[in-house]
Amino acid sequence: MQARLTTWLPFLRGFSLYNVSRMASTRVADQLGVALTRLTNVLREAVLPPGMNSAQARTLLALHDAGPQRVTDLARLDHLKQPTMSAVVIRMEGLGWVRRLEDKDDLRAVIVRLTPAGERIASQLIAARTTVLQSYLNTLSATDHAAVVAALPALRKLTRRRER
Amino acid sequence: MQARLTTWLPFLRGFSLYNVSRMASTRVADQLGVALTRLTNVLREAVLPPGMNSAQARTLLALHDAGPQRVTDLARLDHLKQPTMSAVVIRMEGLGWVRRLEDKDDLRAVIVRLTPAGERIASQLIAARTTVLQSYLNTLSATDHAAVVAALPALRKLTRRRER
DNA sequence: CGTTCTATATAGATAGTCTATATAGCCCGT
DNA sequence: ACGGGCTATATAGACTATCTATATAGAACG
Repeated sequence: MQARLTTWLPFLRGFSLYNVSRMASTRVADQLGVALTRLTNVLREAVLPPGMNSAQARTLLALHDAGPQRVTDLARLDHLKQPTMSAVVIRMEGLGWVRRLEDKDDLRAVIVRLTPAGERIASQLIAARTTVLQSYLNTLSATDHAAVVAALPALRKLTRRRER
Repeated sequence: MQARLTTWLPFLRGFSLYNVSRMASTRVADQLGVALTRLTNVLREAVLPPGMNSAQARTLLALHDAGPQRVTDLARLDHLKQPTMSAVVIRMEGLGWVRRLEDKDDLRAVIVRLTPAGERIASQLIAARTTVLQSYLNTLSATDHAAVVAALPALRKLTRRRER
């Protein structure tokens, strides 16, 4: 209940805010986790076309964002094992979403690249996600909307790749 | 590129901000979508114990949050079909995470309730999610951290249940 | 060259998911 | 109160996803 103080604090007060908010960061992380989980649940089924599963969607988006890649790299990105990603990719090739190309520099490897159809579907996924979120954002008051806008840079930094 | 202006705007300036940010809300929704997707990817495998899949995790959390429920209601919450949720619940009963109890008022129905072991695992899931998010939040500057804190109420409102 | 490492594919097992259907209990009108 | 229709769950069968273990082929390096 003391932790709940965090959300009452005025915005941007320098080091005292820094210290207090860090002390209460368990509560912040917890609330952020709840919100993320709920938003994800909303998006998952609202955005996926029938017949597409989330592993396929993540792979499409990874190829769309980061360009052609090896099977092993896709597997690592998606936290799947290599044989699983092999199967996913072979299946997606059968659906016409990707092509599997040989790597001239390393004949063991397979480069997976989106086909034009795959690009189109990836774009539609992103557009659907944006549309759903937009409709949710539009229900917010101007103040709440502005708070989300103000947090976007921080949320983006939160998801920066980091080394381990 | 004009839309990119949104993130440069000072925080809380009344109606002019309201109008501008609404005009650019596609960009806001898009960026929010990217951030959500990336955070979700980070959380998915960092939080799930090996051997637990995300359907099980969502069901555990639903029971933890909303208490004992019927199979059909769980299926609807999770966007799964009833036979699928039946199988998930039966399997979770075998793992000792839930019990299936008869509903005295409706003998067709089955009430699914977490066991103490199930409660413990749900709590661990939430704690893991919080720990991971906290470690990410701790990498932010005080300003960015405060922006996330300030956006929490809005993010919570975004995920309120709504009628359709 | 030969050994070892790496990238992918295949095999086999288990579990998740769907549609269609069966079974049992509820609800309601006459 | 009884018969028809609705609802909650389970079962069956098919397909897919996922894993581990292993095979195959190429790379890397002494």
